Amino acid sequence: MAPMSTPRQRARERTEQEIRSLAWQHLERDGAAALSLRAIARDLGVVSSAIYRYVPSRDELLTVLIIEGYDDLADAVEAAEGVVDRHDFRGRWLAVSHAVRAWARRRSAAWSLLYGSPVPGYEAPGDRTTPAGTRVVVLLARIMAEAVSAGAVDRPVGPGVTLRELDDPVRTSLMSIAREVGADAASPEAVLATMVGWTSVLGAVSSEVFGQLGPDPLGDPDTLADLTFTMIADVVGLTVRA
Amino acid sequence: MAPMSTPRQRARERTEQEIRSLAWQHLERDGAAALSLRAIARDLGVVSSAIYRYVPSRDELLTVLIIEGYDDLADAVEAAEGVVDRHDFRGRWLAVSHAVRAWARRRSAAWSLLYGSPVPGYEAPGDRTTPAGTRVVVLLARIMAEAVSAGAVDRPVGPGVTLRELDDPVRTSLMSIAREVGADAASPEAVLATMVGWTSVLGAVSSEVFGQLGPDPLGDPDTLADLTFTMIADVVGLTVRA
DNA sequence: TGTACATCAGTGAACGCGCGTTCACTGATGTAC
DNA sequence: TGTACATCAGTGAACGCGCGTTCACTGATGTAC
Repeated sequence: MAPMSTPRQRARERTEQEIRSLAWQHLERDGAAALSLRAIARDLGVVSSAIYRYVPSRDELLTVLIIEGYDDLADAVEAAEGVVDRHDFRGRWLAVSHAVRAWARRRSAAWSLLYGSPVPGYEAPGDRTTPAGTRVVVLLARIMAEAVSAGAVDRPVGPGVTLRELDDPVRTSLMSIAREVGADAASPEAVLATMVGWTSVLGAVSSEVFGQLGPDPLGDPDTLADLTFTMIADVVGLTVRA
Repeated sequence: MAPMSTPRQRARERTEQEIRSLAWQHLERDGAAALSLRAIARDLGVVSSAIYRYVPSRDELLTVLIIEGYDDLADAVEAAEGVVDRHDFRGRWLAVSHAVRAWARRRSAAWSLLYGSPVPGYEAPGDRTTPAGTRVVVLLARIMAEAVSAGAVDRPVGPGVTLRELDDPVRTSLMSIAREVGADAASPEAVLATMVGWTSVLGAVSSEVFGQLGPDPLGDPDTLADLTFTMIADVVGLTVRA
C-alpha cells in the first residue's frame, strides 16, 4: 500500500519537524519563557504570520514540545534499562537513574522545561502531558513490583526501619496507584519507595544540571552521581545482596 | 548615638524596600523571566526611568532578590531548627526538611527563582550569592558533624552498606568540603550523606511545588512529605535508635 | 486528458502591546561656610 | 542664622527593539468530473 502522500503533505511534515527542531534550539538558548513564534518564523525563512499555518498558538507549541520531551526521555531511559538482565533489579533501577542523568545533561533546556520551574502563564493540559510524563516513574514502579514478587527487595523503608507502620488509608492510596500503573505486585512500601526514590533522583539530577552545588564538588561530576544513585537504590530497598 | 539619617535617606530606604516587595509580587505572578523594571516603576507610581535611581539594572535587581531569598529561607530554617533539642540530631535534620518545605510552599515563586530552572540570559555572580545560598546545606553538614562526634550516626551510606569504600581522592575532597564549612568533625561518608540528603530534600520539595507527581498522590500532601523526609533522614544515617 | 474548482502555503500590512536604557531637564533637599 | 552651592529624586521624550495574533490577498498545488 502506498502511503498516499502528496508532495504537499510531505513538505508539510518536513516543515512541522523543522519548526519543532528550531523551537528546541531556541529553548536551549533562551529558555521557555522567551520562546517566540516570530523568531521561529524568521529562522524558517518565512514571514511571521505564516507560522500560523502550522501552529495554532504559542501555548500549543509548548504543549507539543513538552510531550515530545517526555517521550524522548522515556525512550532513552527504556532503551538503557532494556538491555539489563531482567533479574538484576538493582541494575535496572541504576540504569534508569544514569540514563535520566545522561539525558538531562545532554538536553538541559528540555530538562528545565520538564522538571524546572513552571513556565509562567502556561498551564500544561494534564490529560495530554501525563501519559508521556509518567512513563519513567511507571517503569520504576514496575521494576519495584517485579523485585517484590521475586523477593528481592530488602526492606524498602530505610536502614533503621524507623518508618512507623503505614496507616490504612495511606496503604489504600498506594495500592490504588500501583494498580493504575500496572505494578499490582508491589507492596505499599515499595510504591512509596518508588516515589521517594524518583523524587530523589530528580533532585540529584536537577542540582547538577542547574548548578546548585557549585561546580563539581567532588572534582568529577560522575563520581558524585554514581555515589548518589547507589545510595538511592539502597534506600528504596534494592540492595546488593538482595 | 543617633543614626545620622536624614528624611531623604529614610525615604530612599523605604523606596528601596518597596521596590523589592513589588518585585517579589511580580515574580509571584509572572516568573523571573518576565520581571520588568518598567512594571515595577508603574506600580511604584513613578515614571519608568526613575527606577534607575535605585536599581542599576535588571540583572542587579535579580541578584539582590536571589540573595534576599536565600537569606529569608535560611532564616526560617535556622529558626525552626534552633528550637529543637541540640542532642536530637534526627529531629534537627527533620526540622530543617520541614522548614524548607513550608517556606517553599509559602513562597513558591521565590523557590522557583532559587531552585528552579536558571533564568535565561542571567548569570548569578557566584561570589555574591554563594554565602547566602549555602547556609542551609552548611547547617545540615554541621548537624551531621555533631551527630558523628556524638556517635549518633548509624551507618551513613544506606541499609545494605553496598557503597564500596570511598576512594582516597574522594575522601580528601569530602573532608576539604567539611573543613570549608566548619564541619570538621564529620566523616567523609557523613559529608557525602549530607549532600545526597540535601539534593533529595530539594527533589521532594520541588516535585511538590512544581506539581510533578500530579495533585496530591496520597490525598494529603503532608503525609507524603512526612514519609519522604523520614526516609531521607534514615538514609543519611540519622536513624531513630541512634 | 483537460478543465473548473477547492484547498492550502505564504505575503505584507497592521493592531496594540511590551521591554531596557539614555538623556537633558526641573525642582526640592541637604551641606558648608 | 542666612546664603551659595552641590546633591539627588523624579520628569518626559526618545531610541530601537521585541512580541502574538488577525486579515485580506496572491499564486501554486491537488481533486473531481
